[in-house]
Amino acid sequence: MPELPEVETIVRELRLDCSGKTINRIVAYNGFDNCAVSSGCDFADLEGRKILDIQRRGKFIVLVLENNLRLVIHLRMTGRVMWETPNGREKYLRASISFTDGSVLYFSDVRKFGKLWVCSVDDVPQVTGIGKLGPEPFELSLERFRALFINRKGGLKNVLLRQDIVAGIGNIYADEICFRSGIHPSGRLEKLKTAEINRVYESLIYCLEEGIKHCGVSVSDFVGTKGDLGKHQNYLKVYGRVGDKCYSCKNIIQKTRVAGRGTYYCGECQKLK
DNA sequence: CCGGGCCTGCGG
DNA sequence: CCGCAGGCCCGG
Repeated sequence: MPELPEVETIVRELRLDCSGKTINRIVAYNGFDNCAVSSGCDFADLEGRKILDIQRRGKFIVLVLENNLRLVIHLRMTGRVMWETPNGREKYLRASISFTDGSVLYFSDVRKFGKLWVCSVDDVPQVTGIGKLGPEPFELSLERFRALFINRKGGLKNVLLRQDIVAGIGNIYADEICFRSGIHPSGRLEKLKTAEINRVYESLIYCLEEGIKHCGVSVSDFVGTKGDLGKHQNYLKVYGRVGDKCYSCKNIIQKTRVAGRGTYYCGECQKLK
């Protein structure tokens, strides 16, 4: 389940390997129809266009092309962007982008939640939903974060998962942020003190930065563009650790359901408020 | 704020 | 065979 650090890992790899390449052709496979092409645009419009830059917005990958065109990718749960399709996974191939130098970038997805969009730069916010995203965590000052979180009602994890408040956090990092903050995932925002909100901000930045530093979490499906695994699963404090001892207090990590998702926490370090 | 839908693989 | 995995969207 790619979240901000996993998507950032992909984007950094593509920026090194993909910038300057010229698209030859884009092909959809296996009845893949989860492509949204805005009116006046076509896959064929991308042919012959050079890739000028690769950007990330929340969990979206944005390929910046000539002629103000954009190819936007969201991996959702199991989407992958890779230079090779591993043997046995051909049936999950959804699209390919071939370049004039002969290289091919593949989009594969076991489930069919992942999505591609083709549109002009002006249509990106509306067509892809990027326009509904809240600020990027790394462009968010403490002051602005406090303005977003202070006087807001709701459970901490619920709010962290909302892409329209802060972009890029998913289930794994939400649990890790709650743990580092020392707050129960269901802890009410309206009961947090100033120091605790500050702690959430610090934890948010820290957990995402660490995830990027370790090239993402590979617990289920995530791999980089060359098939390499992330390493951050080895550094998680609570996610996936039900029944194991808390590294901080030695009590047993609990699992429950919050916001409809599996939620891991330490009942000792994260008291409910 | 919750739950169902979109999908498929996997483990109990 | 059923429930879980959890990205986002939508309706209630």
